[in-house]
Amino acid sequence: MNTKFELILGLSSASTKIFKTMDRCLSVHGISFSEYLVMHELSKMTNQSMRRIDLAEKTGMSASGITRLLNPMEKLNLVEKEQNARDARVSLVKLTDAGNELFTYATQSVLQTADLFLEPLDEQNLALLLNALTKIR
Amino acid sequence: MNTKFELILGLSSASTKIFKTMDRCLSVHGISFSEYLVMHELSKMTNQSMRRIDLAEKTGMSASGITRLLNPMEKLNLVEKEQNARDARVSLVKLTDAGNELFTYATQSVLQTADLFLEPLDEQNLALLLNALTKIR
DNA sequence: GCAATATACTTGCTAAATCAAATAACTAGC
DNA sequence: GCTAGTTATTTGATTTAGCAAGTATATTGC
Repeated sequence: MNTKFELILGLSSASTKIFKTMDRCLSVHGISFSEYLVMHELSKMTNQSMRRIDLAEKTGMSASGITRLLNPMEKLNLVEKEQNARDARVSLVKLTDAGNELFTYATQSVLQTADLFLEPLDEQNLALLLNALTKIR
Repeated sequence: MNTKFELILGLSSASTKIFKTMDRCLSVHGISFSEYLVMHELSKMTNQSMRRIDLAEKTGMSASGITRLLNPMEKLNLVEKEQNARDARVSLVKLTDAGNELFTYATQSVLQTADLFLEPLDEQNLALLLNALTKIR
């Protein structure tokens, strides 16, 4: 059959599995994979803070989705709000120390699970796959 | 950084985009990508019918998710229920003629969109990617 | 400097999917 | 052939997401 067609179906099925597996592996830390992805974006920033709208853009979620996802995380003290001096509309999100610590442990679990999940692929295949993925926008 | 880690994040981000793009492309046919995937599974069967639980297993959805997804499709006469003579618990799902027709048109849209989405990849990359994906269970 | 427009975020409503429990029907062991 | 356990499906309650509308603040054009 058509390679591209199968590829699309394959990608969607693979990522369904990834989300499930990661959610399960992260549940011991009390967070979901979506929450992990948000923390990951924050952790990449030098000051570990970011505008909500950029977070939405980076993760592919909607602005309201980000608001609702962050609310409980804020109550758990994983992230905190910061004002932007230049623009009062903006409320920056920042990883707290607790958030950072949890993120570190969570990342270990994610790495372990990623290892297991991608075990069937050798180094060469991994590199090819990653290279191919980065080409897709 | 860790290749496997980046690969997992890349796959999840790619498939988020795939789902959104496909949902948009299929909306002109009045179905979602999930519904398309269900029809695709049905279309692969020689008699185009299948138990709901196998449909759940194949698509990675829950049994209740399948029930709820199929209800409106049944009302639209895209699928129909069939009894299983051997086992009264089972209610088989079957593509109707209308369902089949819609699936054919929908597939054209999916193919077109898949083409566009995977345009940056050459034949060789496509084959490698597909090969790598089939190795992941 | 102020009206019109654009941007960042939140909130109400809705849709889609899940889990757990309920129901109904089958299968095995005795 | 009956009891206990398993399997297929549906339903109730909940979660997670989105869109559209609302609010507050910034920016632009004049």
